[in-house]
Amino acid sequence: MSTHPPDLLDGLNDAQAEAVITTEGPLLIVAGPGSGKTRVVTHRIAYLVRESSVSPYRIAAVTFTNKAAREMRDRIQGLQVPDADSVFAGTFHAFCARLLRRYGEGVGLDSNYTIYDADDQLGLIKQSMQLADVDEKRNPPRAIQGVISRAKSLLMDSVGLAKRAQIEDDFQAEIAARVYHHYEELLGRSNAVDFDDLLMRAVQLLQENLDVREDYHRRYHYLMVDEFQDTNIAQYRLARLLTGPDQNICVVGDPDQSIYSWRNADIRNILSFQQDYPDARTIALEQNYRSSRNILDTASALIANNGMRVEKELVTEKTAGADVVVHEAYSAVEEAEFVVKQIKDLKNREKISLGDCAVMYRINAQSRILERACSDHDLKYRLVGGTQFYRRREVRDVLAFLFVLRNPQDDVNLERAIKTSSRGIGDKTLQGIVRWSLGQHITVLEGIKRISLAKAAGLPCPAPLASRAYTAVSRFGELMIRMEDLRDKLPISRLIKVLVDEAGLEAYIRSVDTNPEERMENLYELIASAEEKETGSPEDDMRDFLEYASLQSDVDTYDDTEDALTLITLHQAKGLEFPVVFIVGLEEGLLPHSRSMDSNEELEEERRLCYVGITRAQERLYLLRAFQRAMYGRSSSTLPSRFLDEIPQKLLTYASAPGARTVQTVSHRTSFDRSLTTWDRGSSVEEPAGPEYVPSVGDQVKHVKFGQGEVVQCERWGSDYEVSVCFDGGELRRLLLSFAGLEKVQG
DNA sequence: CATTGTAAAGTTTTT
DNA sequence: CTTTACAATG
Repeated sequence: MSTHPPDLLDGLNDAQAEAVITTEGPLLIVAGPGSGKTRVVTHRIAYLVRESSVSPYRIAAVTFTNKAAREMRDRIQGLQVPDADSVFAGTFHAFCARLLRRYGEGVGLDSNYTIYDADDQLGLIKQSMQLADVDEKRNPPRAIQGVISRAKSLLMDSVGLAKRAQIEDDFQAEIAARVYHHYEELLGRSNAVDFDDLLMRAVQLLQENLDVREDYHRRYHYLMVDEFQDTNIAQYRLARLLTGPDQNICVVGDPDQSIYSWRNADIRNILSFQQDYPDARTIALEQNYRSSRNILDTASALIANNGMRVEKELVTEKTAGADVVVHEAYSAVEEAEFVVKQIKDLKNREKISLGDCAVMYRINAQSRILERACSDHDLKYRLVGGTQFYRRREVRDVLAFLFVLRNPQDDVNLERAIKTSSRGIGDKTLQGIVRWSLGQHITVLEGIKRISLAKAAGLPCPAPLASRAYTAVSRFGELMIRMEDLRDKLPISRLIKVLVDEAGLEAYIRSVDTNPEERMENLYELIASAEEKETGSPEDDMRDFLEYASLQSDVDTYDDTEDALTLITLHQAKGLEFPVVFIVGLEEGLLPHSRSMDSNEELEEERRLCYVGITRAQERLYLLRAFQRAMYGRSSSTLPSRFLDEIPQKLLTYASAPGARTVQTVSHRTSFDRSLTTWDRGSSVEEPAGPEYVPSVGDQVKHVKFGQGEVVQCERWGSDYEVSVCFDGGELRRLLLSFAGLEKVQG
């Protein structure tokens, strides 16, 4: 420990310093991107501990994502806060999970409860729909799931939703309420909660139970909420309930970076805060320390197009910096190639390393092509997110057993465990057991165990089962009995090993799967990540590990030590910064996403998302789009994103792809210019300015670059045509007529 | 019951 | 293109 700790106010401007030292009473910090928001929060925590002698144990900093929480923990530690580990820094969900683990009985939850993820949730909702006699064809389960989730985020139970549906005459909500009712029951029977429940039931508990609430008030004296613009009603209520008599609550947010309304986040919480805490100080941080002026101007110009917005000016003392580069590639593949080439160039010409660069995209599916380009050109990359580790099939299968071992009521995971590998227990047998167990007033697992005990004693099957099923079920029961016996004896990693072995998972994976090596690798990684968290008590370790696996979508194995390019979704990029940022796929339908284009609210959120991406860049920003993009394997032409139009042209430079085929650069240039100036995006009806020449199969055509060839296929594409041409050189190409500049050759 | 095949459907973003 | 759903078969 240093004897000369860094002055915690060093390097802060007046507004930041004020935010740090205003430690008493409610505080609202509205902070633009790059204004040192996290810095303020972490310094504030450090200030509280080091200067105001607040015990770190009394401070809770809640964030929205695990990544933000980890970042916060790391930075507090870096500020030489004594006993920094005692500060709670975690997500709302993690906070609630702990609260319920401890006090859950108050709302009818056994402390071994299971947390169901979105897939489990959907499965239960489908079951509930059957019980409620709701037709899945007419009512998509996902839609019902959405309605229920929204209700929960507004702290409404099924009765509340039913009432509201009636008042508002909302037919869909009425149906959802019926499903919701059964869903609640199924969750309760399984001693399980979903993500929304974590929040809702924690609120319920704190609201109804004064003792618990006061307990928390005694425990936490200072509460900080990061990314406040992304909180939903339940989270906001929770924050209010946790605020003790001193009202030491500090929230930090930026309305322009609100990108989670689809998860029911509600920006209005910022307004509510000012109403609920009339004494709150409000501090605005508008100075940007991150981006060059060109980048900042680009961001400001874009976000200015949002109607629902409190205007805020971003200031910087930085110089204009490099131009923002716009490039239209021909296809997604060439878009990726362009990125890779640029990065290689930057690496050679400037002093920029791979780790300084990030590629951001709207949807995870876009990462594949980028990954491909990276590995083709030997660029090291780090994929953030992607298919989340703890949700991989083989991993979930193993976890299913563990969940059941911990919570014997967890029928969802029990069913999953049974179905992993063929054990001769099908739907019919399972249904028989479930019904019989229900009749006996025992859990399904207990039923299975009794069946296997009966078998071992040579008795006839107590449940109505065929003899083959009897054997199969009892074998599974024996397995579970053996595993239960080991549950508290073996360290969790050993337990998983034994489980993989005894449950025949390896054999199953090797016999069935197309890529068994990768699957097994994942299982080894699971074991390793369990081992990492072992402390000595198998019981506690299991609890912690399962909680971790439920709430953490990915393993924290990215090491920043390795110099690698970051591939990341725009959502996940929030809170990060990079010297060089590429945003790919700036196309209508992708960014903004087609599913967010029918309402203005959603569209503005897309714009904010783009804004978040742009403001991640420190020195260089590249905005890319592909003229042709494949969706579901089918390739089609795209329109440039309206967001590109919204940026003043004087801030942008159009790049031609280094090394790209000339013809494509030329063709994209024309298409781009045209689309920017004359295409009317207000209506989807394209102008009949289509090609004058209507091609047909067998035609001889000529192309500027590829020469002469024969049309072998021709399809209408809106007002355009997609033609496949077999050129005389033997090359087969698919081209869009209006951009390929094909000419018919008489012959 | 499980395996195999074919058909259809679907992909926003995260806890 | 990839994953899931469902039907038919052994």
